[in-house]
Amino acid sequence: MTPDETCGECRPPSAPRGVLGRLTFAPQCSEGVPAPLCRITAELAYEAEDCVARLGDRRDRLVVLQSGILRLVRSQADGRRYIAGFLYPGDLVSFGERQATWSLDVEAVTAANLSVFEPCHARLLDGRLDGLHRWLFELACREARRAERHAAILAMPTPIERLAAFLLDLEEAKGTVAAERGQTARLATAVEALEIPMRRADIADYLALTIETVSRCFRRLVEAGVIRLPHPKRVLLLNRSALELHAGQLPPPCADIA
Amino acid sequence: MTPDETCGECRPPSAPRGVLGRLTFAPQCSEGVPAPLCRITAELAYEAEDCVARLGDRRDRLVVLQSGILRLVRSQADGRRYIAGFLYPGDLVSFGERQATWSLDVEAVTAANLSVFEPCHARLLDGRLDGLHRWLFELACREARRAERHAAILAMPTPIERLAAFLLDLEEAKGTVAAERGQTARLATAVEALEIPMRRADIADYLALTIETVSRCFRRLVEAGVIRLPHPKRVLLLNRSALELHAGQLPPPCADIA
DNA sequence: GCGGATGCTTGACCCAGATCAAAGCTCCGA
DNA sequence: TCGGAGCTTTGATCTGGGTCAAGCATCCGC
Repeated sequence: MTPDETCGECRPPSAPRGVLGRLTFAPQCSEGVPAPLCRITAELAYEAEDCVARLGDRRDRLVVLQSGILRLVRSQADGRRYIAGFLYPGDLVSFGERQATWSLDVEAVTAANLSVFEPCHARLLDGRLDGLHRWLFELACREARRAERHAAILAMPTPIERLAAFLLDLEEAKGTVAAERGQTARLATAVEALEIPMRRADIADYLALTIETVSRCFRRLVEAGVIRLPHPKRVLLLNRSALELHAGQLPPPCADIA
Repeated sequence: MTPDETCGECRPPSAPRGVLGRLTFAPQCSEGVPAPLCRITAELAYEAEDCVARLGDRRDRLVVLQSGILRLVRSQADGRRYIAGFLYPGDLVSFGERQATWSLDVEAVTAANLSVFEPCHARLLDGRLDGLHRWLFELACREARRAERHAAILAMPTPIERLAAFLLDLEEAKGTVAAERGQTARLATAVEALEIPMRRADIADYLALTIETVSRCFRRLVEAGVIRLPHPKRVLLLNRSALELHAGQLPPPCADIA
């Protein structure tokens, strides 16, 4: 199917086009919605405060918010709540990635209507996206995840949590690189010094703290026996689970796109 | 070109593959890098603290970070600095979108090497991505922008700034919807009540504040004559430029992906 | 090895935002 | 119209992180 085709089951183009129009189409497809997306399998209506999707639910369908407002909620173990964002009419609720699941709850702020474009997208992603296109798409998704995780770190109320999350990210970045180079991926048993390549000012500006607070938090983690700091630019993660406990409110490093 | 093709100018596959391997390829292309990406036009080397790109520079090439660490820096008018993220080996520095420019500065934290895959990608995005693929790609980019903007809001030090940014976002979301429905897009001259559909608790959890602080900030904005609050769920933006001044540290709503 | 520059740490103080508590609205059903 | 539940606002207090200032490592050139 090319963008110009229309499928037999299309709804009148005016209905979905108005909302999809929030997205900036390239000239050649601004005339109408891509054909596969005209095929609306279902329209869902929710009342205010309804739950649209829960953590763990499948999100393998392409879903567009037609009207109303949704919120993306991450409920935390200690009862705290973090709202990753609001969705407004025209926003995409779900990409339709195969085997994806929700990493947070989706709730209706107001009454809302959703359109579900069911089978097309999964087929498209698998069958029509070749390696390069898929690669580009995944890159964009990865950027989204990076930014989402940064937002989650910044939403943490205490500087210790933010620093702990940062250290775990640093370790993960290093681990990925090491694994690629074919180095033996040693596990937590062997505690290895982790290099901190950036200055305190960089860390502070990333975590929205001051360098003094960053420094004090390093000390507090040392005093708690969670890390060792043999040198300002080298850290040993002695107690990884304690660090993860501090950073526990984080979404997983490869969480779904919110 | 299909992913299986190799172009004549390819480097030995081992060199780029190691780094590109951080990305999760689909099975059919995990055997090697997509052919267009084998064609390395340039390799750039930077020293620590070097500037890799400045705000406004073109970013229309596909660039991968091969080694070293970069930081994405947004320098603000008042001298404050906000780091939107760090890039580690294997990360993509630039997507190669046509006519894109940097919305922040990119600096080397450590010595770094970059590979530039020049002409292929722009051609691909324009010529090979049909409407649907482009649409999906743009959706993913939009998610990234949303999350990046959220992170920037959360990085603001004062609650007033965050609330101001939130109100502007709310207005923009409403404006977009109104424009779509074909309503006359009235400008700032006519001050119209903006509905606040979510509760204070939702706003608080989105801005990482308490409901009390959100409430107090509303009052402060009212006392400063910036807004009117005829009703808890309705706001009038009396002085839009003052609001923008408060939220001035924000990246533009449609900023490039960091 | 010395000395200066830079960046890191520590201390003292202060204020902004969290917390706790209570009073006011708004909405909705009776 | 009344009453009550839920949400919002306001007040009083306290704590933690920002700010300012000084001392302390580390690095690097000489």
